[in-house]
Amino acid sequence: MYHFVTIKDIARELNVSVSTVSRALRDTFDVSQETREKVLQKVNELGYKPNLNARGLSQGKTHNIGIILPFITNYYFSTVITGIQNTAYQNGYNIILFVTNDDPEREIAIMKNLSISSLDGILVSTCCSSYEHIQEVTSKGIPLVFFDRTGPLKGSKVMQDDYNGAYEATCHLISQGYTKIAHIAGPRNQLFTENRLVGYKDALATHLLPVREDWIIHSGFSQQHGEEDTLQLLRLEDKPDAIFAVNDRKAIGAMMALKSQKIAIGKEFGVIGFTNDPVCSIISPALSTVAEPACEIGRISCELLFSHINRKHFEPKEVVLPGKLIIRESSLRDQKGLTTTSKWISPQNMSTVL
Amino acid sequence: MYHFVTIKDIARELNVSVSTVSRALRDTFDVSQETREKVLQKVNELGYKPNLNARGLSQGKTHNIGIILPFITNYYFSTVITGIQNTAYQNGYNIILFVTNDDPEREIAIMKNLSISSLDGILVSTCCSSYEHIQEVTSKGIPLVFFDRTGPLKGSKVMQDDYNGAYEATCHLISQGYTKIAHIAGPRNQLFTENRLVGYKDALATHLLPVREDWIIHSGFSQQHGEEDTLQLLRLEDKPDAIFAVNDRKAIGAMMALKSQKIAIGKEFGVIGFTNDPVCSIISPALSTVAEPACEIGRISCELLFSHINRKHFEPKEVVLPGKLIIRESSLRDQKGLTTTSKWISPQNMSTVL
DNA sequence: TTGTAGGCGTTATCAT
DNA sequence: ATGATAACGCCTACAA
Repeated sequence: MYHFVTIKDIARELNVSVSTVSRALRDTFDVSQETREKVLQKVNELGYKPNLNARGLSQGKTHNIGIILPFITNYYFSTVITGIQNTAYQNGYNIILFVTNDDPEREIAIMKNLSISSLDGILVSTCCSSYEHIQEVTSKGIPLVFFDRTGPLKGSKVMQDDYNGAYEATCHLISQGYTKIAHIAGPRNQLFTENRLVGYKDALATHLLPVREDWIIHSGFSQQHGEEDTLQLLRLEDKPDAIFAVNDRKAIGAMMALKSQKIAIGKEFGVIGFTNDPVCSIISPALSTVAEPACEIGRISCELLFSHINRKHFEPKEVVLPGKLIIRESSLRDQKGLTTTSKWISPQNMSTVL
Repeated sequence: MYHFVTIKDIARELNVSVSTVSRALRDTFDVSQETREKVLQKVNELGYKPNLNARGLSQGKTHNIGIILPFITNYYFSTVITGIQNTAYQNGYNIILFVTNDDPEREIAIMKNLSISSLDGILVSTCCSSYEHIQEVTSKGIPLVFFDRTGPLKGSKVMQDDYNGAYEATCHLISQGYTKIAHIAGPRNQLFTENRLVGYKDALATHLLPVREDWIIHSGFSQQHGEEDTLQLLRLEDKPDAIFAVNDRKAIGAMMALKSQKIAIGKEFGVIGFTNDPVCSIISPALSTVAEPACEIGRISCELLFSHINRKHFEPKEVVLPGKLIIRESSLRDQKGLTTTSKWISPQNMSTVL
């Protein structure tokens, strides 16, 4: 279609061989200062840009990594990608983005069609509950790191401490005097959802509170789902007096439902979420939550992937990053004179909060 | 490092030539049914995946497009990417993502180092106010489409109707009886910021309201900036009674500032933003705004890029998509009995609203 | 220090 | 219908 300048062009113009140009370009030590300068000058003059595909072909390294994830339109994932992107950029890697729209079939289709030979490694947050399509890829030996939504497959994984985050969130609600705590969870078959559920249950058990199955609702991750789940809870004869939501979006849905029923959030009814989406401090009352280290998760996943890529043998590693309980108005009883912009942090988590 | 199955392997195992395998794989009509089936079976058996780099090299088409944009961590851009991604996926293209962090130097560095020969086309939302680095790329003939943040360079562009959106937003405030309308704008030198500013000014002029320079503040795009700008406005002797913000984040910052000063939003003081971030209907009072067709912008930019890629000669095209005024509580005077979840839409824009 | 030749995985152009 | 062979742009022995 159109012609890009190649090392051949440069070689021809300079009356040298392509290998000389290639060497000059890569700063190998066996080129004369003189030729190197001539080459570099021509490169500028003609606007030469290396063809990474060709380079990848000949070296067996593409300097591309793939990211496969459910969504990018939420705070958590877009922040993770930002973390990945920064690390990749610093290491001279490009990112190829695959969005599954949280559709298992699409994830499988994407991985089936994946040209793994044009990727040096893959980062995956899966929306599937079966893993053959992933195993098929890893079995070829290509480095792969799971983040956030992991699975039972062995391999490197980077995630937040879902269990302890959920445990602490629930304990916090209990400490505020709420005794009838419900959980609006994500879909079943997702490991991190399961971990948060277990953390919630264990916290109740620790405090000798009963675990009631009708106070646990599984549905999707959206605000809409949170709203519906909450309305369902409020229709029960024996209503809960607090909700721990699997994420902030569902927690916000819960708050919307509570507001529509004129229930005083924070006083009559406690709400806490998970993620620390910036919207938490925009909504009124401000939403308590467990902050996830999204950017860190991106960075560490990417670094781990590079370790895999660069070492011959690299043992799979699992990294679990702690969350931070962030207490705001939605779960604080006996609050006095709070304004919307106020932000409370529990003493033990005073350090770095977004 | 590790060996991926190639057509050579398949050819060897089947005792046919590589060209036969290549043909069978591409469903050309000059292969026997029999060989095709044998090949397809081997492909499954060995788990062959084509190497897109190699294919790209030989065809001169990589099936990769690059996206260069300032951020992905906001509603607008992440939604645009989703639109792009869907279109690209349907057309068998992969997306390579470059995030500039709104840093002109980084954008320039990225474009300087871009391996354009391994890209079939580029989508750009620039954060720069000079354009040599872009011109250098387009001068090579590679298809490029600007979206959202465009520039004076000729070429294809896809953007929302910033001027009319701003004009309508301002007119709406005026229609609600606000007469002292300020504008908290983005940084200077950004075309879309400028368009919104002019729309605002023209609306004032149309209604014979004075344009006061001390009621126009230029700063960044963040909530923080919106908060600071607003506090600055509130310190003026002659305070405004309404704000049109260049985007929703700044509008939300404005609301935070107003709340901290105990000013009744919607009654005493009107606020309207631009984007229609979902947070608009989460914040209380709900924020009026101009909805941008983010997903559409992504889809259309991508389609336009493909037209460029596929046709020999394709004339640059500029597409301007209309926004929709969405009226909520933050700009509605004399509201009665509104609840937080309510959503008002002006009659003339009743059609499709998020 | 420089040049030559072969190869990376694939497609395309000829032959056969 | 199938097989050689060259080519895509680059790198890397090996040779000079």
